[in-house]
Amino acid sequence: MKVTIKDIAAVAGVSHSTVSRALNDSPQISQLTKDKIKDIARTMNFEFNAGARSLSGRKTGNIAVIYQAQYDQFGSSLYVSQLFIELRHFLERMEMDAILLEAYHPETGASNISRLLRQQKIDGFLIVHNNITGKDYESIKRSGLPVVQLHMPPLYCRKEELDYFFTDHFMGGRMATEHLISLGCKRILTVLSNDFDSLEFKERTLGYKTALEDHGIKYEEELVVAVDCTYLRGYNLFNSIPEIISNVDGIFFQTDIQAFGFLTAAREKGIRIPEDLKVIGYDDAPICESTIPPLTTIHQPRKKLAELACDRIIDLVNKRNNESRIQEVLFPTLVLRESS
Amino acid sequence: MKVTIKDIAAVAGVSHSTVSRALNDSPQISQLTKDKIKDIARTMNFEFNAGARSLSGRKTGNIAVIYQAQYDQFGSSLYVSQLFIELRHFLERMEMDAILLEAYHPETGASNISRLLRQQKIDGFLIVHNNITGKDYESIKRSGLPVVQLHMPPLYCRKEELDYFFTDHFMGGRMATEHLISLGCKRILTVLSNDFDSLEFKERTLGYKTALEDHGIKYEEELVVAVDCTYLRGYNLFNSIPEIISNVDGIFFQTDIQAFGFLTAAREKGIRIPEDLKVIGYDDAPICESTIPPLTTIHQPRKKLAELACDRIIDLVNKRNNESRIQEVLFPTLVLRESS
DNA sequence: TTGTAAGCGTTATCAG
DNA sequence: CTGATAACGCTTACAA
Repeated sequence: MKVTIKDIAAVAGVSHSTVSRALNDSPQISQLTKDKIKDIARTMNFEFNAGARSLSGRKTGNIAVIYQAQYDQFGSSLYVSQLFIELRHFLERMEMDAILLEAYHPETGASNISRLLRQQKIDGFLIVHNNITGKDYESIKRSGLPVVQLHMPPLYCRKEELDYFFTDHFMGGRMATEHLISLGCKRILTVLSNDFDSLEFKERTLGYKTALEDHGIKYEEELVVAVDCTYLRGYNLFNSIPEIISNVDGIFFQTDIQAFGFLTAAREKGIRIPEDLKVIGYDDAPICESTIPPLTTIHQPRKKLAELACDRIIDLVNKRNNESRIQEVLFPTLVLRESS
Repeated sequence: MKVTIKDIAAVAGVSHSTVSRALNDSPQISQLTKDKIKDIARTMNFEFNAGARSLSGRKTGNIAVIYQAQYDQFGSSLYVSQLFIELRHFLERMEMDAILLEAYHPETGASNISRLLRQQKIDGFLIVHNNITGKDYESIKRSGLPVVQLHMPPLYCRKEELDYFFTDHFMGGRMATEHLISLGCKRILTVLSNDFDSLEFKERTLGYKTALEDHGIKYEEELVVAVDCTYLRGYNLFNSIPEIISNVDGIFFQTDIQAFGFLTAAREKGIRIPEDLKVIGYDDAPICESTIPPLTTIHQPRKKLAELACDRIIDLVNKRNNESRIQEVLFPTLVLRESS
């Protein structure tokens, strides 16, 4: 049933080691035999046995994608699930499989990272999770397996030690705010999410402040408001902070969904967007095209991020260019729609 | 660095086969030695080498979860991504890893199912995808690996041959409609999605018809409307089918997001929900609690589904109770909120 | 109840 | 350039 290199060797009239070498493109095999063997392998529908391959010291063909499941449907969670689709696409292109899992066992709290390491099930890690223990980073380093950190800096590992690809949340916050300023806004509210312990909102808020300063606009503490990352909280802003809302001419929402709720409420109140008040969101969720008016927002380059991360982890797995770390912070982009 | 059964054998003063047997709970090992060996294994932080284990004929510890990536954020896609979180949780509990992937290579179209089979990378399949070729089902059957089909019946395999767990979309549609009828609705519109080729909307619509018939309400073709599964389409219903909307007293939306858009538009038009018009959705997406008013909907028992499917695939992998198929269709439940 | 030895499919070393 | 052969870590007859 299952075809092995021995079967191919029999058909080709060579030894199984020749087949192994040929299929692995060893330079010590003549092009002729290579072609012949590869041809036979193809017609016999051969694939390397993953277990055998990994046992004899080569690769498993699996990359662990460590992430943090969150049950919200917007914000980080939606973004991460979209990012994952991209990641898997790039890995698949290389015939690698993604083992997607959380860092810690939901009941025992045992580290899945350390388990995978000991089981030798994978060739490397893509980490989309900022809350991995220092101990786990240590284990990974000891194992010699490559890691690429994505999206956000780790809390318990010096980021200088890792290969990483992040997006620049500071710049995103700054761009969003500058965009509003460029449109003439003088008093800008920013609404962030209090759902996550992640640093991204801090960064975005810092960008907001910087943009204000750069344009000589006074920073006012009351113009930074943190609420749940939900539609309803955005919608209810008119009730929760009425006096603030009525005295600003621009709002930078740090998640699209909050902006979405707000837009709806504004329409009901007869506030014209963008004439009376300009609004910008963050993330470029699919819903942005659907809001009324369509939402100007900040797009994070997740496709690019996924591509870079996958290319990099595959290089590292294959020990190419692995003398030094590659660390890149990608800029987000402004997506102009009609709310600003 | 890596600890193997030989290392444990050395410490325990037994042979490595005894260690293997003990850790695999073989009945031919005395409890005493078992305990001793397990203890040593634990303190040495031992895990079986996955490659070796799979090579020598035992299991890989991997389950392939085959799904269909869709880029929409609601409807099937959101449901599936939430289902997947549940699946992974149950698998993780058994120390199994999930390899999540699409059925076919995005570029070459090659079957990932057949590749995984030939690579012998996995112990079984969870399929959340109704569009797998008959050829692939054939290959799986020949391989002897177990399959559990989830969520929806396969298009190219007789479902009688599979273990499966579905939710009853017919019943869901019927329940939703009966709920509206029980509240006094006489003319009920149903809005479905035209995004997918899936059968679920057909089923729901059938349930809708049956409920009408059961209560002596005439079925009218014009009261079944298919639009994109988006917020905006729901919102624009007042423009796209004004005369229909103004002549119904209840609407059964087959996706929550469409209902969501509609609720917003209704509020703007001054139509009171549920006084003037009763509305029910489908899926119980997180957003339902956030809409104004909160959306009555049909909840699909995805947690239960995930649990049953994982328990079953693990039984099958371990060759327990595998003489006959287990096939179950779970009922959805009505979630009462304020839109009806 | 336990140990010995063969074998799983691959890669790597060493000869030729 | 190619072929034997050992080795990877585990399971499993077969022996004791």
